[in-house]
Amino acid sequence: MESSTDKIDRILAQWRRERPDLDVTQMGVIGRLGRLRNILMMELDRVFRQHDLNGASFDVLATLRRSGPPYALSPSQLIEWTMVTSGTMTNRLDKLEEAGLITRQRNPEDGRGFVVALTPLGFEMIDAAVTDHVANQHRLLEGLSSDEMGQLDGLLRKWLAAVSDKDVSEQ
Amino acid sequence: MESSTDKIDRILAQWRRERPDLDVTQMGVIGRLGRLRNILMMELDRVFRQHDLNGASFDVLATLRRSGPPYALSPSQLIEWTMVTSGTMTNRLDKLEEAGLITRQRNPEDGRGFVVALTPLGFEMIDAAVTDHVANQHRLLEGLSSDEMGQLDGLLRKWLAAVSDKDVSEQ
DNA sequence: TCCATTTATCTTGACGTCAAGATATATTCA
DNA sequence: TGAATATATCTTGACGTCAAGATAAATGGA
Repeated sequence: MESSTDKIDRILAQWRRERPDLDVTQMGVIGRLGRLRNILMMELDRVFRQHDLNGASFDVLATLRRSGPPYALSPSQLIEWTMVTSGTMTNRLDKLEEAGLITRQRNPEDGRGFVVALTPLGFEMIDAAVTDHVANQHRLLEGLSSDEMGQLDGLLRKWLAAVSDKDVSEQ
Repeated sequence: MESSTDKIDRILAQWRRERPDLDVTQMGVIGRLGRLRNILMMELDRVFRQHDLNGASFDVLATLRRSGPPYALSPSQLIEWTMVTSGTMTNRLDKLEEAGLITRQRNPEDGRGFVVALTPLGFEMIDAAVTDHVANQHRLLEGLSSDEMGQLDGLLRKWLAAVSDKDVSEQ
């Protein structure tokens, strides 16, 4: 069970030498989480690209798909689920509409709003992509045992709940 | 020890209803890690902004600071530590040079290269910022006990090592 | 009923990043 | 020594994001 030293350890060692007054234990945890996130992102992107998608378009299509029939939500609902700004969502929807993966129609019940819906092509693409995406996620977690994964999930859940209290944006 | 349901749980519940053929356990872990990273990033940014910095400039200045006297590295070394592209580093250095936080001089020993060094102002700024930054990181991990933090660090370290093997960019 | 306020969405401009390619210098080896 | 290759850095153009503000429609009292 020796843990070999990684780049984060080398960064912490430098800080301990230069700033021995600082306790950088927490920096190690946050640094590893950040680095892991970047690597995971790159690996997930590979599968997205295989389906002519990126993280942004996958995010929107997946939100529509898992909302269930009729696979339609308002831009506001999509903004809420994906946690991006309205400007970002407008941009994402423009691209997806142009690619024929969604339609955007005025909401007959609210003249200010729209209804965004998956096209048959959009449905087909996201359903295929999500299957590969989940398999990819399984692959990326092969290094941990089932127990370890459960432990990790519990710790992340607890941490997330704790920092969400500090953060206003989380509901 | 009840764990209340969060937004990630609601996403997983939707997938289980719409795609019961998929095991989304891993999606939960990766999703929580991503969300956590985004919240942490925002919280760290608040301290950076208090020092007229952002994540990018903090990253470069901190790398120079912790490298020790004479607080000078080549752009290539900075690229290696910060793991960004050369174009990104050029852009970061331009901003920092303009702000008077670093100097960029030709390397007398290699006509292709430069030496990037902290100015006295840059040193002062990063030293103050890093003190507050570390305190901020302590605050963000208050929700976990010392034992839990250690457990989490071990799991992240193991996971990071496992996915780094799949990834070429990590040394 | 009408005005003030709220809500839904889009627009604009700036930012940080990357990939690809340009340029200049250094190194290697025939 | 000279040509081919490698290395260090910068440039360019595109992308996704955000904050701030614009526009239009809905809502809630007076």
